[in-house]
Amino acid sequence: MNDYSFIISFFILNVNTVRKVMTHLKKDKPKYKQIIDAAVVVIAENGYHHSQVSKIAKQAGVADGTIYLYFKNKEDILISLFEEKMGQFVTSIRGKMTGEEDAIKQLEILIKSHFQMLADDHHLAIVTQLELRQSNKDIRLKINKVLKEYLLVVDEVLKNGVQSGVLTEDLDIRLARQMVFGTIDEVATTWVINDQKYDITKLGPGIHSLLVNGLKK
Amino acid sequence: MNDYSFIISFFILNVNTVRKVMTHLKKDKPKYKQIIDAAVVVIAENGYHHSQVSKIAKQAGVADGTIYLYFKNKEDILISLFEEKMGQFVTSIRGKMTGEEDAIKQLEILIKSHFQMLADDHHLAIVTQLELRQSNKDIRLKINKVLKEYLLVVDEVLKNGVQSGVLTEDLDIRLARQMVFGTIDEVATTWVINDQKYDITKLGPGIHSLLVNGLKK
Amino acid sequence: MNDYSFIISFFILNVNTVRKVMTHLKKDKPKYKQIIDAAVVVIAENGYHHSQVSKIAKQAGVADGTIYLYFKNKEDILISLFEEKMGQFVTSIRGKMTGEEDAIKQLEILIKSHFQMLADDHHLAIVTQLELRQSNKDIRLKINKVLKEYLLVVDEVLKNGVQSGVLTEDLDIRLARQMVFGTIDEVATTWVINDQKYDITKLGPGIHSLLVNGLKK
Amino acid sequence: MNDYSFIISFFILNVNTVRKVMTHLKKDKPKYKQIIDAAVVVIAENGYHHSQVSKIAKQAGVADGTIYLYFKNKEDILISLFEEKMGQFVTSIRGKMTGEEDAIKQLEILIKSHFQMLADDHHLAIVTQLELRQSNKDIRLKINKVLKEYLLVVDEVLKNGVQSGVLTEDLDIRLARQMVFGTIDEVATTWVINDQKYDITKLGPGIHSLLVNGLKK
DNA sequence: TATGAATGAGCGTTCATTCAT
DNA sequence: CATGAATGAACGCTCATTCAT
Repeated sequence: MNDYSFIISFFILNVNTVRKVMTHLKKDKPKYKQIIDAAVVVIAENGYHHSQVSKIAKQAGVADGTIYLYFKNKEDILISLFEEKMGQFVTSIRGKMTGEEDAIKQLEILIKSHFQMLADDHHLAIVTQLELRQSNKDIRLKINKVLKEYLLVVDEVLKNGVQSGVLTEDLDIRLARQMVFGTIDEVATTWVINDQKYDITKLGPGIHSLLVNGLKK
Repeated sequence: MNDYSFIISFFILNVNTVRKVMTHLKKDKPKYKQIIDAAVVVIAENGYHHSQVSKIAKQAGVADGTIYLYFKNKEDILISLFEEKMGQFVTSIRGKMTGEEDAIKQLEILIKSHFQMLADDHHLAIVTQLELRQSNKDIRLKINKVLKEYLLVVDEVLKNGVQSGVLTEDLDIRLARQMVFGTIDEVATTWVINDQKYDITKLGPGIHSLLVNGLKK
Repeated sequence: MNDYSFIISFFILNVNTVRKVMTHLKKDKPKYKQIIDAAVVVIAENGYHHSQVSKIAKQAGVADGTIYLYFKNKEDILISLFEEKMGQFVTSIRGKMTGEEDAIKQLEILIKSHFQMLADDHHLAIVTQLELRQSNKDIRLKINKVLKEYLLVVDEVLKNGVQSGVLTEDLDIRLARQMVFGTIDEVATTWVINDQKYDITKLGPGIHSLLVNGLKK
Repeated sequence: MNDYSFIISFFILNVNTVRKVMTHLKKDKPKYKQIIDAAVVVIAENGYHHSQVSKIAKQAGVADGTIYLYFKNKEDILISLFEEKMGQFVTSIRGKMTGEEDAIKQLEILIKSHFQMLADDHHLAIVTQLELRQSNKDIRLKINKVLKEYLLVVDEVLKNGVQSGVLTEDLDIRLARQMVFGTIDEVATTWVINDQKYDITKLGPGIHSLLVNGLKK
C-alpha cells in the first residue's frame, strides 16, 4: 500500500464514519418524520390539549412508547415539529429567492411563499397559526429561537433593500421586521380562524403593496 | 373622525350603555371586578396553566364556589376579563381621539394609546399578549369577537382617512386593518416576551411612520 | 362581670380555640382514619405495589381525589399509617407497663404486647412486617424515625434494668436494643411469611427467656 | 462441629457440586457472573426501584436482550444474585469453622465472618440489607428459601452446642436461630442505613457475648 | 449467541366543578 | 349569597419483555 492508497482509504473511512453518524441521528430515521407528520394531523384536528400522545402514536402507526424513543416528551414533539417544518420552509424560500436581487421583489417572493406554504398544508397552517401558541412561555421561547431563522431571512431582505437604495435609508430593521412578520402572521391567523374559507394566496400582492407603500396616498 | 363614523361610534357607545343599564347583572357587583382583577394578577404571575380557579379565588379573597356565582366557568373568567379590559381600552381610545379629524393623527393617537395602556399595566400586558393566547380555539374565537370592537375603531380611522383623501383611495380596509393590528400586536408581544425591558412607548412614532409611509424610499 | 368571670371566660375561650384547632387537624377528621384503615386492608391483601390509590379510595368509600385532601401522596399514606398505628402501640405498651418496675417483667410485657398486637390485627401484621419494607430508602428513613419512639421504650426498660441491677452492669444499650428488637422482629416476620399459621403469642415466653438468659447453659 | 453435622455439611456440599457438574448451566458461562456483578453494583448505587434492566445490561456490557438469555426475568436476577453470593458466603463460613468444635466459638466465627463479609463488599451489603427487601412477597419467599442454607449452618452450631452440653439443654432451636439471625441482621441493617460509617466488625464480640449470656446479670 | 428497537400495559395526581350547609 | 369539602375524569410517561435480524 503506497502513500496515496493510505490517503484514499483514509477518506473512505471518513465518509463511512460520517454516513454512520448521520444515519444514527433520530431525525433521519423514518419514524421520526412519521411521528411528526402524525402529530401535525392529530393536533390540527383535535387541538393541542386534546391530542393525547396515544392518539399521535396511533396515527403514526407506532406504539405509545416508541414516541419516547424519538422525543423527550410531548412538548418536544411540538418543538421538533416546528423546527422541522420551519427549516424546510426557510430552505425553500431561500431557494426561490436565489438570483433575485431586488429587495422589493424578494419581499414579494417571501410573502407569496409564506402564504403558499400555508395554503399547501391545511393541517400545518392550523398547527402553526393556532395550536403552537397554546404552549407555555418556555416552549414559546424555544419556538421563537426556531423562528429566528425565518426572521433572519426577512432581515436580509430589508438590509439588502436599504443598501441597494430601494428601501428608505433610515429604516429601523427591527421595527420593519416586526411590521412585515406581524402583518403576514396576522393575515394568516385571521385566515385560519375563519376556517381557511378564502384563498389566502390572493392576498399576497395587496399585502406586499401595503407594506412597501404604506397607508398614505 | 368624520360625521358618519362619529354617529356609528355614538350608537356603539349607546348600545353598550343600554346593555349595562338593562341587565343589572353581576357585572356591577363589586366581587365581579374583584375576581377579574385577581385573575389578571394570578395569570400574569403564574402563567395561564398554573392559574387554578382556587388560586384566583384566594387572591380575590373569596371561596372557590363563589367564583361560580359570577362566572359560568373558568373560560368565562378569561373572556369576561378581556371584555372588561378591552371595553375600557376602546372607550379610553375613543375619548383620546375625540376632536381629532386627521386619520393619520388618529392613527398616531391609537398606537400611542395602545402602547401606553400596555406600559401602564404590567400584569395586563402579560395576560393579553401571552397568556390569553394559550387558550383553545373556542375561547380564541370568543376573544376575537371582543376584539372586533377595537378593530372597528381601526376601521373607522382607515375609512375616515380614505374618505378625507389622506390615505390611498383604493385601500383594502380589511388588509390595512390586519397590517395595523398585526404590526402593533407583534411589537407588543415581542416587548412582553423580552420581559418589557425597554420602553415600548418610544416605539410608537417609528411604527406609525412605517405604517403610513411603508418600507420603500 | 367581675375579675373572676373574666378569667373564666378567658379559659372557656381558650378551650374552644384549642378544640377548634384540634378538630381542624386532618388527623382528627373521620376520613383520615377511614383512609388509613382502608389502606391497611388493601395493602395487606394486595401488596404495596398492587395497591393503587384508587383501590384504597374505593375501600375507604371516598373519591380518589379525597385521598389527596388528607395525604400528600401515596407514600404519605404509608408513613402516616405507620405513625398512627405505632403511636397507638407505644401508648398501649406504656399503659400496660405502668406500675411494673422490674425490667425483666417489663420486657415480658413488651414482648407479649408486641406479639399480641400482631395477632390481633391480621392485616396490620402483614403491612408492618412485609409491605412497609418494600419502600425506598427515603420512606424507610421516615419510618425509622417513627420506630424510634418504640425503640425508646426498649431503651428505657434496658436502662432501668441496668440501674436496678437486674441486668448486666456493662450492658451496651444500643447493641442490646438491637438484639431485642431484631429478635422480636425476626420472629414476627417469619410468622407472617408462614401465613400466620401458628400462634405467635405462644412464642413470647421462650423468646423472653432466650433474650434474658442467652444461649449458654 | 461434631461428627454428625460434619457429615451433613459434607452431603450438602456434595449435592451442590453434583448439581453444578450435572447441569453445565448458563451459571458457568462468564456472562452469568458478569451480569450478577453488574446487578450488585447498579442496585447498590441506584436503589432497587431505579435499577432498570437496561441499566444492569449497560453496566454488564451486554445488550438488554442478552440478559434474558441467562435469566428468566428481572426477579430471577435478584434471586440468582442472592443464591450466588449466599452460596459463596456459606461455603466460606463452613471453611472458617472447619476444625472448631466448640459451639460458642463456632458462633463467634459465624458472627465475625458475617460482619466481615458485609464490611468487605460495600455494594453487596447495601443490596442484601436494604434493596433486596424491597421486592414483593413472592421474591421474598424465594430469597428465604436460599437463606435456609445459611440458617442451616446456624442450626448446626446450635444443635452441636446442645449436644456437647455448652448450650442450654432445652434450647428451642427454631427460636434460638431466629434470635441469632434476627440480631445479626438487625445490627447489619442499622449499620447500612447509617451509611456504614462505623466499623461493624468491632461489634462482633459484643453481639456474641449478648447472644450467649443474655441480658441478665 | 447476541442485539436493541419496538412494544403497550399500567397508575399517581390534578383541578374544574358541584352542592349540602 | 357564600362556603369549601368532596368529587372523579383524564393522561403523560416508564420499563420489563419480545423478536426479527
